[in-house]
Amino acid sequence: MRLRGMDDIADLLELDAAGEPLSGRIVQIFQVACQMFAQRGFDGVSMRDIALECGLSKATLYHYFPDKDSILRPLAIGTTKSLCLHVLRHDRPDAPPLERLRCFLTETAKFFEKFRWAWIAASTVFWSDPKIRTRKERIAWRDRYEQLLRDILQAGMDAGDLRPLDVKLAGHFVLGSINWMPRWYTPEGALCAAAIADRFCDMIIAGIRAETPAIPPHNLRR
Amino acid sequence: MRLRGMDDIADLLELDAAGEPLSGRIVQIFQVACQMFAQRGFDGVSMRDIALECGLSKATLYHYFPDKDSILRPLAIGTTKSLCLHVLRHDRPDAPPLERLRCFLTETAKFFEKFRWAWIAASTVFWSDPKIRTRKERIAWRDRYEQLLRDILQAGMDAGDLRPLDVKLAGHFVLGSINWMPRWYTPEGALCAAAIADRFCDMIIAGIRAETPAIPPHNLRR
DNA sequence: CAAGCGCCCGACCGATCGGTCGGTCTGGAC
DNA sequence: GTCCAGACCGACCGATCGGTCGGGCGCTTG
Repeated sequence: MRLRGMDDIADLLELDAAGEPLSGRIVQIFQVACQMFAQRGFDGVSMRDIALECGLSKATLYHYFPDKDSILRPLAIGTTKSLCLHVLRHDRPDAPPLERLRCFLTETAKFFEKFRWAWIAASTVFWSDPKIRTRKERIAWRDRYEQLLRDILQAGMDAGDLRPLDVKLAGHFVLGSINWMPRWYTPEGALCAAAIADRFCDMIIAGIRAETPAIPPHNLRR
Repeated sequence: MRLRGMDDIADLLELDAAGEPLSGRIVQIFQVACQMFAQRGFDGVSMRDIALECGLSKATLYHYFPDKDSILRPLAIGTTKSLCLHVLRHDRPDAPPLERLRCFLTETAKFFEKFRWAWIAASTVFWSDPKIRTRKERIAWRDRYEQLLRDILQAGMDAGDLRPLDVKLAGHFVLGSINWMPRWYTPEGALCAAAIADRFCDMIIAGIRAETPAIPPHNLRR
């Protein structure tokens, strides 16, 4: 197993949820496939490639997975679902909306950093192949994730913390900044993902204009 | 030729630049391939598919293009290059930086709207297959495009219109919002792409916070 | 010992891929 | 009429795709 930078994918996929012994091979195959899908796309990676990278024969690969989609599906669904649950778990609906917004962004960034390859693989695959392959369940989780953001923005408007906004449009705006991160982020950079999300949140809330009084940063951060 | 929503791709690819007669077939093939690549990814579309959609045989397709990459390459490079040139053409370096920023965003959105399929195809292909396939030239144009944005932001800081920023980080932030648009935008929506970019620019400059005095919108717009 | 089982493999399958080849048809130049 | 070039096609190629099959190795259980 010669891949790095991939944290416990078993957690992501909830493989140990059923209490099974959790074969190391399965985890390894998921890890390998995940990174390869992220780097070369689903159609750009053959089962031979995955088997070779795992040090297995293709036939053995099929001993663990009935077909290729069985590797992709848990990755795609699991990533989206886990992100949504992760963010929901950290959200405190009674907290100040601006604080909730910051939490939403930083937790999204942390999740992305932890499961970087899975995230990239999931989003790459999602847009390049809009066929059946699972869409419905993924979209449901994605919608719930986006709805949380819109709820937070709406709460901010209701509380008077945010000026009147088109919530959907503002939501797309906020998500765009954070969703684009995987395209340019490298772990070697000076800032970690959460720190970047923090800066982004500053810019989202207060803008980048000079006349805008700078926010005293620390009364907003956790 | 039964595709719609695709404006003159010949312009995008500068096919008529050399004054050639410009075979209609070539334009048609580019159009068809472009939309199919955008919707199903490069590897998800076979030469048979393209030929069928064009009402041609595969052999005839190869009469016009020596290989599959010869269809993709002009699309990928041409889109990136044209976007960069388009934005550069509309930029007025002596204008107020905030106005330049708005122009940068709206012109990018207009370009995206006009060449929607080409844009989606180019970006989809770019990230799903990081192999040789052209990267260098595309990246050069992309870098130049991003550099213009950073120059504008720097000019804004120098002029005192923007507060001190990490230019690269702010650039990623701005680009994220606009680059994410193709993922959710549909021409059927209430707002055109340029109008959306305009709203995004408001949020980028002034933020979404209520305490921020709302910008009188029309003294910033062209 | 034998039986059973998880793990693993080489060899193979039909389908499809990108790409090639020889040849047909048509319309204009001469 | 002859010739030629460009548009077009059916048939085919080797390679590779996702997936299958029968069997071998090694360990536990009786």
